[in-house]
Amino acid sequence: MKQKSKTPMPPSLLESLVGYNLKRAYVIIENDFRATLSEFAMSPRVFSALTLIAQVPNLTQSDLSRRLGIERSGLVAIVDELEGNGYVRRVPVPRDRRVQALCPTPDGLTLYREAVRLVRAHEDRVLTMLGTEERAQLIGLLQKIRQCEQGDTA
Amino acid sequence: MKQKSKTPMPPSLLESLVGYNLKRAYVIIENDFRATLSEFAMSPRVFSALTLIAQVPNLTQSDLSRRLGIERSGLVAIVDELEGNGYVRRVPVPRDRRVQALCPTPDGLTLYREAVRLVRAHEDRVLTMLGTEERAQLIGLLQKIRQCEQGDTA
DNA sequence: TATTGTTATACTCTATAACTATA
DNA sequence: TATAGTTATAGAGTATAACAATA
Repeated sequence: MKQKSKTPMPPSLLESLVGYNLKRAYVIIENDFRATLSEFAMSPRVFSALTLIAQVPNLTQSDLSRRLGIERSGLVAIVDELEGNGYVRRVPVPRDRRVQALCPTPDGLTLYREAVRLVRAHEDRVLTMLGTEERAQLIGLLQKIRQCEQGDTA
Repeated sequence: MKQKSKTPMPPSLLESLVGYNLKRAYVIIENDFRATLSEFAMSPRVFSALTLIAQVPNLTQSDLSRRLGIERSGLVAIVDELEGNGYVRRVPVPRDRRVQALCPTPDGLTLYREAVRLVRAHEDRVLTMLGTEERAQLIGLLQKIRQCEQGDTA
């Protein structure tokens, strides 16, 4: 049961790859995120969707899928879940009868505000080892990587 | 078909979250990684496994699962794939007959060296907008996040 | 009892393709 | 023709639980 003290931790090639470090760091944060929002049974992607629906008026599903960088088909289940729990409504748009605007309900806005509080606390918890400046630096570097993806920024 | 120039890109809460930026950046890099290694039909996790098998002599599956941060059960398919393609062998260990050491074949080492070349080129390509210093900075920040995970470092 | 490798199983996330109703 | 929403489907990736062989 002894910790193997033999191998002096060879700095594997993996440790020098941004992709590998990105993945491992994200897994840690994702797990804590899920634990944090487990009381609401809300996954990261549902939280992201609710956030944009709460912030952007008259968002459509196509808008949302572009902003989140996922396919329209994948959004159906997400919106179904939010609508099924009474947090979002699909509202017909007179101008274009193909489209349905996504509108938060009062319950949805309440949930959103509470979830944001928890998520902010979660980030503080899981990023304790980074100072305020370092967190801003990290976000800046990640957004530079994201810039190579065209307009679907939000 | 006009680009909606109306919404002046509201800086959504999402953009201020490390977790969200991490995820979006990882998706970009992962996609390019897969495209890069598509000629070898090698997924990121298989590349990671092959890397450690090539670098660490007499690695066992339990060792490997700890280093990669995944379950032992999940490793079976990965090693099956590598062994099925002739890149890795499961070698019985006389000391402990429960254990099988994972040994790269000559073909496995050749593939590994070629894959490393491609992966290095891939990282250069997908991180063009980051200077050498910034890349090191990014890796440093990500590893700080990873430090809260105990010993399964490699 | 504990550990190694393994199987069976299920769940999440995501993508592709095809359909419908509108435009 | 093209777009919005939808369905069906399939494929990764991962986790849990249980098992046999071995320690």
